[in-house]
Amino acid sequence: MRPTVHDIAASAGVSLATVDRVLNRRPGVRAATRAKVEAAIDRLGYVRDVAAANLAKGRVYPLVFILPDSNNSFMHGLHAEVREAIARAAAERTDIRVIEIPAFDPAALVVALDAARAERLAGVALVAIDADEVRDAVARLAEKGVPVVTLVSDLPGSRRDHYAGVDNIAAGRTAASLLGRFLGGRAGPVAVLAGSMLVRDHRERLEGFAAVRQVEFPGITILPVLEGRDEPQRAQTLGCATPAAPADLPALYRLRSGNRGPIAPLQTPGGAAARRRIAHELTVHTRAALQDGVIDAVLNQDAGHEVRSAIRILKAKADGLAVVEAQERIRIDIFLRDNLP
Amino acid sequence: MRPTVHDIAASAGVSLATVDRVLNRRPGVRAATRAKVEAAIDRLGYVRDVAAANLAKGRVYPLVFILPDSNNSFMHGLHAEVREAIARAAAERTDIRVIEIPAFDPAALVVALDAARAERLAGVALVAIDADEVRDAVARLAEKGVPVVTLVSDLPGSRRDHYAGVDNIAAGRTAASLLGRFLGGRAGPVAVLAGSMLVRDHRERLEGFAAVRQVEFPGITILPVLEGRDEPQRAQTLGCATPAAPADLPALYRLRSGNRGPIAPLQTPGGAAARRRIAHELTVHTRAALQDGVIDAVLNQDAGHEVRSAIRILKAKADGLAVVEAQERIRIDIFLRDNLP
DNA sequence: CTGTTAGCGCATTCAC
DNA sequence: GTGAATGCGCTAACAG
Repeated sequence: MRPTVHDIAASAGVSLATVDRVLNRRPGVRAATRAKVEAAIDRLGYVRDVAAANLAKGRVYPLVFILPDSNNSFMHGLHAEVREAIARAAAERTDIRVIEIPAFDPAALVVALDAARAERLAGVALVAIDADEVRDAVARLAEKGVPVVTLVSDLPGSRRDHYAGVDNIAAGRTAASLLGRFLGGRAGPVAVLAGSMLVRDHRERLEGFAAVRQVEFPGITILPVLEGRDEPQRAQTLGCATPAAPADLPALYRLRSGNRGPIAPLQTPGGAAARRRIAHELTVHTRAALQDGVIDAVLNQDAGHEVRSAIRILKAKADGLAVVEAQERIRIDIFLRDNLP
Repeated sequence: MRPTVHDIAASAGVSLATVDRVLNRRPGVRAATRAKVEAAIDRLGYVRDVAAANLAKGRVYPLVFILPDSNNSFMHGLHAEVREAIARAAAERTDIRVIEIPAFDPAALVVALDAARAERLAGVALVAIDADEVRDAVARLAEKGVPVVTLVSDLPGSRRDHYAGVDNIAAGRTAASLLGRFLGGRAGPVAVLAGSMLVRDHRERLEGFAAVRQVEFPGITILPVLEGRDEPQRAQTLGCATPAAPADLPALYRLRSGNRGPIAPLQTPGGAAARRRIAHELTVHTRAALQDGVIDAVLNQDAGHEVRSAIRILKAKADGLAVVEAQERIRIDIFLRDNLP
């Protein structure tokens, strides 16, 4: 049987309350007494039963997720996963609230972060925007002892406790590596379609992509990046690569998640055989395109994993507990037509 | 505040004990009383606090993992992951025991399963061997109400509750798809190196591989499968593809996990540029080969995920609880040099 | 500074 | 058939 607080109280010759005080680093214990208790603790190899502690405390974890209101499939999926987590709230003793803010708006994010600071939260998760004012707001939260996790898009150099998302530079490198090999040494231009270069994750993908291209596939050239933003017409047009791209365009790299309907095949005179396309994020549209052979590969981040991971990390940080590192690594999923989930 | 047993007792006008009886479907309650209680339960939307229940019960989950003593990197990794889980046992209220049995030995597996049946376990996980006697042994366990999960290699048609592993047919298809595209339309033979065709997972991988080759890459031909078994010399030789394979061998598909040292480059006269190699399982050796460009891609199953998933599922089944399906899907990880973890 | 006591939500004797 | 009482491991008043 595992030792309990009673055992260590008896072994140290003190009362339960005193044991509890040193266990929870509360003041009001003489150094000598504290030492006695601590000795007993590791003499017996005591480990606290977190479930019992939470029961006694009536512990709940009030969490806030700050998400952009971006109207794209990936963000929709992310929202859905948070809702799933909210549905599990009772079993997990969490109390999750979502705060939606306008996309690409650092000021709004700062406001939301500062508002969160006014409450007594067990943790905050946010899709970061890469700006110093956001870093400062995160620092203010951290100062108050609130665990902070960035989600999907990171904020390096800030005081966030953890990043629940993929390595976007590696993702870009992977895309280049795949595309280059699929092209099998053929030279030519590749069109790059982005959401906005304001978001860090897209910038990093492009950076990784460009790096590998330069070293391993010098025959391939990158056309000026086309930013789709949230203008459906334009994005669609670019996606089809009809007028904007040269007729011999052999390849397309799509940094952003689709948000505007199905993806049309490359309708270039040269025939479709030589065209290669890689996109990010598995959505109904990219899935369909993959199945139809319109897209060759999709790089994906598992939004469900990201949300569950963020919650686990925030809870663990709130309790000062360790996490299973390997479990929290967000993979760069590569999907071909053949390994679709 | 969530309703508790007290609330539903009060609301139904009965005592705690009676509520507990209907909650745990125990006998000794009149039908009318039971109905009253059940009415109160879903009137108040009661959900049982599993943590509190486990505390009261002093619940622990005695689990058994039956693993082959195969001497290869992947199985070593699997063992290591189970040990990690054992280290977490206290926090997770599990009590995990590993039973090692000779590899490829259905009789030994049956003995282990029947031995497990003699104990009162909360669940059993096994790396299945595809044999009817094993199916029968699993059925006997299931008959006793013990949850059973297959790990890494499945046992279709058996009474196992769940399979914690990848879809190996899809994995084989993915390998063919990748290899075919990497070859970029070039024709030629591909060597296939297997562990043993006795194991279901390797058979399925080959099946998937062959199917995609036939439909999408008819120019590629599959050489007779070379079974490495556990003979180091032979495997090494085949891996190098020196005498056994034709000099113009363009590609290699390695079904099994490496177990015998580094992987040598393809030393064929034609030059290495055109050679393509895909292997299964990320180990120190495949990782090194990937980094050196000796291997192009590695398909991997995350042993840590498989073990953690098996434990979650067994616990959930033991308590009759629901699982987060998406969390338990074991991915076919694709690693290139660029997205190594 | 330290100890006593009463729960948290649930399961389980043992009476009635 | 049903209910009252006790305890799981821990925390939190409240006394001393």
